[in-house]
Amino acid sequence: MSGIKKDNTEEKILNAAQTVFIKKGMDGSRMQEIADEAGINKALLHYYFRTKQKLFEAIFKKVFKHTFPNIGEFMLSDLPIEEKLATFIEKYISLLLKNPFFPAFIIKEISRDPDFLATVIKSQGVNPNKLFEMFENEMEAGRIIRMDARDLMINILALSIFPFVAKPLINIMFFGNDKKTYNAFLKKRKESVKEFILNSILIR
Amino acid sequence: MSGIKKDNTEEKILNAAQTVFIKKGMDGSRMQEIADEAGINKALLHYYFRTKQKLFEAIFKKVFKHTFPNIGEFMLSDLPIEEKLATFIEKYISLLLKNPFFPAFIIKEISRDPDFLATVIKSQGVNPNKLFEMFENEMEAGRIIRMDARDLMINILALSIFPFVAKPLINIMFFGNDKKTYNAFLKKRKESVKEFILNSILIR
DNA sequence: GTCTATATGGCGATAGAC
DNA sequence: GTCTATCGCCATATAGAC
Repeated sequence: MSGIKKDNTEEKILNAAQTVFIKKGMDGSRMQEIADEAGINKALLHYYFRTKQKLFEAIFKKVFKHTFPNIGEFMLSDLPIEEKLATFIEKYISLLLKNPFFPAFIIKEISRDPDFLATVIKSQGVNPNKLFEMFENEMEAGRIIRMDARDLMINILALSIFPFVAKPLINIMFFGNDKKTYNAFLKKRKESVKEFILNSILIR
Repeated sequence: MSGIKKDNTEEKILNAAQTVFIKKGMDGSRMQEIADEAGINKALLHYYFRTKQKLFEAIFKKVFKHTFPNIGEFMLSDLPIEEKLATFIEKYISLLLKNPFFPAFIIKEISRDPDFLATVIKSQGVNPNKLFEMFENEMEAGRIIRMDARDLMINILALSIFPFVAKPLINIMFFGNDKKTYNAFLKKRKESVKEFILNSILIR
């Protein structure tokens, strides 16, 4: 989120919409609630964004970019593979700890409107092929075990994201609904996920 | 319910409600749509289930039981740990392959009504403590590496469930939106997830 | 740009005939 | 049990004053 405080109405609306949409999703949110959260009235929402759908799409794109940031930069760098993975997992889980509700929000909405999802992904310019090539080179060089690169990438994402996606469920089942304990646990996971993955794939 | 001369209207409603609720969630579903799907009229829905909320709860409980079945039976058996894990992962991913939309449905709704979620979990009699004890015994015996048993359990669930939860996203990003390819990939994952986990934790 | 008031349609739920 | 008709409310969106 931007640290700069802009007092203009559009930004107040965007912040309010993000708060409400993330909590209740597109279908569960009400324009009145967003207006209240922003401290304005409903008509003004429509003045700025015309429809609920357009307002929602603005929020979705913004949140999507945060939840799936561009990881190409250092994942395609010259660092050794264990450092690349360690850095990515640490940075990524830290990012999710700052925005713990982003993943569930994205998951909630991706099945609602697949066409829109496809548009967003394309506008992001996501191209995982280079990532797969990088993994395959590491396998070829005998530094990690041979496996489907897509499996590996999905495993990394799953281990990082799932605990946030299933947060309320896991919190009740495994942590007696104590949020502080669960948050401490998630912080520790930065280490444990890294070890779990490297244990599995690294050839030493 | 009454076993033999089953009035099948109730069943038609439940099937229709499951279809619609799983696709659109509680907020996105309309009673009219469920009635159409069941080939009856709205009034009859209310005659059988009184409110949308009650109908939804019936579906949620049913789907929840399928998505998180009782795994205590053979996970607490006398089999060696690698067989327990292998069997669980294989059975669980097979189950999800038969019901690929169940996980996303559960995830979508768990944050909407946490109190109801807590009720459902309690009514399931879920008690993971014995599972954690089992894992800790295996660590004590030196058969698997030492780690937080909750991390291990979450990792197993994450690797199995996440590819189904994020299905539309992964399908577009990694598989060119070709559903057949992705389904074949998910079948293979039964093996690859098993290997990934055992590689990581097994002491040989 | 921002407000109040209102149009317009849709939804969950019920009444009441059969 | 099943239907048609309708109620009462609430949601998105717009009109129009300031």
